[in-house]
Parts: sequence; structure tokens; C-alpha cells
Amino acid sequence: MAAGRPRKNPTPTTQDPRAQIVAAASRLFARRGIAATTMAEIAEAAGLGASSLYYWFRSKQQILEVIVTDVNRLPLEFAERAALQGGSPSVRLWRFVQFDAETLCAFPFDINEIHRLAGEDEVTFARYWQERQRLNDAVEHLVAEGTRSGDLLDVDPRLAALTLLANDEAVQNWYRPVEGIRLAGRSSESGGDYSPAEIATFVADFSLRGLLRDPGTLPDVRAAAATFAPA
Amino acid sequence: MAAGRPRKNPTPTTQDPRAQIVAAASRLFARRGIAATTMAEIAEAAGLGASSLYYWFRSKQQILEVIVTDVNRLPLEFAERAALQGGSPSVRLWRFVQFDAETLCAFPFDINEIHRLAGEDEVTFARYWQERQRLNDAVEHLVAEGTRSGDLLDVDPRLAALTLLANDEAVQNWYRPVEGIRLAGRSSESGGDYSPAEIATFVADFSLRGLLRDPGTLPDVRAAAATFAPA
DNA sequence: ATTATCTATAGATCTATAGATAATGC
DNA sequence: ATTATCTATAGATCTATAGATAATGC
Repeated sequence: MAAGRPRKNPTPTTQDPRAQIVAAASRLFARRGIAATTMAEIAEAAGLGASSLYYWFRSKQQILEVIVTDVNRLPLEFAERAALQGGSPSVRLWRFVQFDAETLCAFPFDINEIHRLAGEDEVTFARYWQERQRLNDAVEHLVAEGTRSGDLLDVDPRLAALTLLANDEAVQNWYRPVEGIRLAGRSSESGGDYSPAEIATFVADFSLRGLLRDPGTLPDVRAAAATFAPA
Repeated sequence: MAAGRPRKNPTPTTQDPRAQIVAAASRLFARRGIAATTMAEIAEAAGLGASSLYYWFRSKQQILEVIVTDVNRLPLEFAERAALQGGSPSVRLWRFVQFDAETLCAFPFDINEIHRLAGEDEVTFARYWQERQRLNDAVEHLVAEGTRSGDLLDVDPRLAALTLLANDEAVQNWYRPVEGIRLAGRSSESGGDYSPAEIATFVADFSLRGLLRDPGTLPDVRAAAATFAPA
């Protein structure tokens, strides 16, 4: 209908087109895959004509770049805040794994597809790779600390960090909060569904038990993690 | 140059076009993603003209269907053979996880993308979902058995099975045997690379430690698993 | 004047088919 | 006659740009 310029300064406007485009693209990327989503679909979902999209973003990659930043940023911020909040290395690690897994449940992108696309354009995704690096390093560092303190087994800290992060992301391989998408798991009659928090706690328990020198201390770790949970 | 019909009966011919197409498509799907791979690229990689491909396969989905069957079939066969070979539930589980993780290292498809595409066409991929089901059930059953025997902790067997399978597949999120693809992990100067066997063993140890009632028995489990390894 | 939208469309690419052509086996 | 390939191309779709148009703030 009407063309023209919407309000901008009065309030930061929840209608900000960039934010709406990003939100629409997020939903579509998660549901149909990034490569399979067209600019026209994104535009329509954001309530724009197909070509108006190019006024805000020059390409699909640039939309993806904005989205994808959060994948690393949220866990990274948590990891760095958690480091300050204290607690033993294993407590901090439990907290991190629980947060990371739960975050990724709510963020159902295909990490593999993201890595592929981000790998094809290292310029646009420079920040992504940089933060990904920091995340890897932070977790590796935390594991190494735990090993040194005697909390954790004497594992290869880098391999352990990669495995931990991959396992958190792996939840995506079968958990789908989006409707209309078939679950990899059996939709059995009883108890077919799990909540993100439930899944994340399971993964955190599972992971820590896999690393703790004395797995019997897991209940204490869990309790301590709950107490100190950063806001 | 020359058109015409190549030999067929004399020997089963390692040149079988179907097999070559599938092999070429596998490589491309793994490297560039399924959605991003065109029929023309597959044809060229298989040494065919773009249109000759349609003589063998009517669509990309039908090529994928052939490929994707192995993702479930190999672990499934292993799981069912392993069940006959005996050993305690935890020994069989260790063996399975090690095999599954190592297999998936050599099979670098994006499981998430496969699930998405296979979910969009349940007719073509009926067999895939059916075998996927059996695999889930087999692992769930194995975990339940271990819980009953007292080998394993009293976990939710379905959630544990989903997590185990997802973790094996998660190795794909950072392990890439294909050249030219950037690793998610840090390419640190020293010891940046791990072999599939090494990774799979780490994952199996990690997973079993996460489930064993007495993680101290892990070395025994490992030793027994190695001894009884099915051919 | 600036900001943001629209219509229209060029150009690239991709899927899939039609129909000609060639080699082999009967 | 059958099997398998090729060339050529129609038709669909997608990206991205050009240029007109409209609303707002100065």
C-alpha cells in the first residue's frame, strides 16, 4: 500500500526493519535451511517487497552474519562472566554446559551449515571465526584448569573442549522446537517430549560425569552450580 | 567424446555409472552441502553430461536417498551383529559408540541437513526413517539392558540413546577430513589434528564414563570391547 | 534533501525434458 | 531392439539493480 519513511527517532521502534528482517530470516533458516531460503521469502516474512530487502542488506550472507554472531556471543559472554563468579572449575564447567546446551535448543540453526557458509567467506565472517576461537579457547582453558586442580581427569584439553561444544550443539540433531518438523527420535506414546532445561541438565550431568575424576561428587557439583548461577 | 553403451555384463564393472554418480554426489554433498550442490556439478564430477544424469536418477533426492541409507544401515548392522557377539551391555555399548563415531568421521554429511530434506519427503525417504527408528530403538534397548543389569546408571534410556547418537554425529561439527574446509577448532601449531580412531575412542570413553555406575571399571570395559571386537 | 519503499526487469542459473545419435547384442 | 549418451532448449526461479514514487523533517 503506502510507501514512504516510517518513524524512527521518537522511540527506537520495535518495528525496526533490520530487526524484523533478522527475526524473519532466523525463523526461515532454522526451518528450511539457509541455502534453501530465498531473499524473496525473507522479504515476504518481514512484510517487505522482494527488492526492498536489498536496501537493508546487500546479501543473504550479511543477514546470516548478524544472526550467527549470537551463536558464539551468548555462550562466550556466559563463559567469561562465569569465570569471574568463581566456584571450582567443575562447577563452572557444569554451569557452562547447561547454559550452552539450553541456548542451542532455542537456537535451532544448523551449526554445520553455518560453518560451511562461514568458511566460504572468511571476510564477512571474520568476527564469527574470531569469537568461535575465543569460545574454544575459553572451554579448553577451563578443562585444563580442572585437570590441573585435580577436579577432572587428565584428558587432552583441546579434544575435550571440542567434544563438549560439539555435544551441546548436537542436541540440535534431534531436538526441534519448531512445529512441522519431524523429530529424529521416536514419537513414542509416552513421554516423547523433553524440555530444553531437562535436556541441557542431562547433557551437563552426562558431560561432567565423563570428565570428573570422582564422578561421585557430581551431586555436589550440581548443587554448587545451581547456587552460584549467574544472572 | 564417443556416446554409446559401455560394457555391462562381463564384469560387474567398477565403472558402474550409478555407483560413480553416488560417489561423486557424496563428495560434493559433504563438501558444499546438499542444497548448494547442483545436478550439473554432480554430472561433471561423475564424468557425464549434465542431462545424462537424469537417465540414472530422476532427481537429487533420489541420489540422496541411496547415499543416506548407509548412515543408518552401517551402525544398525553393527549394533545387531554386536548384540549376538555377547559381552556385557556396557562392553557392547562402548563398541557401538566407538564404531558409530568413527564411521561418521568418514561420512561427513550434515545429519541436520539430511533430516531436514528427508523430513520434507517422507515417501522417498520412508526407508531412511524406518531404519533410523530401528537404530534409536536398538541403542535405547541396549541402554535399558545396561540399566537393568546394574552396569549403567538409572538414566532415561530414550534420552540417553538420543544423546549418545547425537554426540557421535556431533563429531562432524568440527572434524572434517575434506581438504579446503576450515576446521571449527583452532589449528594450533602443535597436535592440531586427531585421527578418526583417536576421536572415536575418546568419545566412547567419554560416553561410557558418563553412563557407567562405576566409572572405575572403564578400563575393563575397554579391554573387553577390544577383545571381542566383531569383524 | 533524505529515507524508504515500490514496480519492472536484466541476467544468471538450474531443473528437466525432447529428440538425435551411437554402440552393442540378438 | 536396447541401452546410454549427447545437444539444445523451454521454463522456472533467484539475485540484484535501475529508476520512479511517496512521506517526512528542515
